[in-house]
Amino acid sequence: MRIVFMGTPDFAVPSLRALVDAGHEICGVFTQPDKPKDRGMKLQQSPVKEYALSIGAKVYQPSKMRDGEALSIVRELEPELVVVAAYGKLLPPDILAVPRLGCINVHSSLLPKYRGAAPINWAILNGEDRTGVTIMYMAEGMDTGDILSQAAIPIDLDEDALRLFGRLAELGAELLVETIGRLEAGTIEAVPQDESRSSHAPMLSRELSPMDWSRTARQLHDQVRGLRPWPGAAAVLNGARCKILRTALAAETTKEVPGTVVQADKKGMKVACGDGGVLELLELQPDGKKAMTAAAFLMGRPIPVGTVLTKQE
RNA sequence: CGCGGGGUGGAGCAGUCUGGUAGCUCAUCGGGCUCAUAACCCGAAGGUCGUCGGUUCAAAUCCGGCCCCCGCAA
Repeated sequence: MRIVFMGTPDFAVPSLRALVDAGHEICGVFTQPDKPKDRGMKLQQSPVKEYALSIGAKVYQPSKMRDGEALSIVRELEPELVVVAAYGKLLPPDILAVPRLGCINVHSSLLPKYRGAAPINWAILNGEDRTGVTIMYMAEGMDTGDILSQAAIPIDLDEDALRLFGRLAELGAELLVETIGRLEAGTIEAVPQDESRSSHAPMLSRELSPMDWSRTARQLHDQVRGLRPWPGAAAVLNGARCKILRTALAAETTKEVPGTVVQADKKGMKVACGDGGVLELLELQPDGKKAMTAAAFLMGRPIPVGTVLTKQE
């Protein structure tokens, strides 16, 4: 099938690759323009662009979808189907109307829950024990289109958003190819979303990073794994701002005030939380340093047991 | 030229401003204590202080070039 693919980050690459492997003709790939990134503000191309170039696909990077230019490109490419996966832009109705089979989207949640930019992270942040991917038609609203297919997977208690990203990207790619097959055969029915059960997963920001020790151990654990790899959960330890990379829920409970360091030795570091639960810090990264175990951190910057951590400014 | 932190035995750090014995915690190895131990005590090994050059009687430390790592910002 002649397909135009639109996507940007790592999450979208497996979907594009799956389409190629399934023998579809990728007549064009849309991705976000190269952006200055990282130290030195060097221009960086998206993972989708990188892959698209490696397979010799035509790449388009319009900065706007509504000025008519994108529309004329899509028309010229004459796709039978447009597939979107984490593209990062909303498509105007005139583009949605071009392909014969419509425009479908790979979304990393079980819609109608977690519409929006960061569904995977928010599923973990909210302590969900399962999530999944949805393939749906695109409508004008944000992730509001009729659902074609879904697949669910459990969220492991110790898995972070980075790993879940990878799993859902593969699951989405698989489901995408299968769904297109049924779409082509006409053996699929689109089901409208139940608006009453919808929820939103807004973009993440660094304001979500500071760890408030009055929250429960579970909430903090979810914060740590849900915010990976960016923006990450953060705490101030011994004067050093640290990203907290990995934690575990300790079996014990405590009566110490939230934020109290109840253990800090070569075996590790544990902190009292709001519900009397204890959160074990496993891996962290001080500003300007590489990631290290909590025990290693304590070698160089010891923290006395009984110290009370406060929420970072 | 976006802003900033950093490269010191295997790990994490101090020492650099105010040049002059290589320091701390841990790990490792040997010995001891103990019913026993990841605990405790005693001892040992292990480092061209990222790299190249400069200044100096003397450089981890001061000056310049280069390489590498990381945080912020986007």
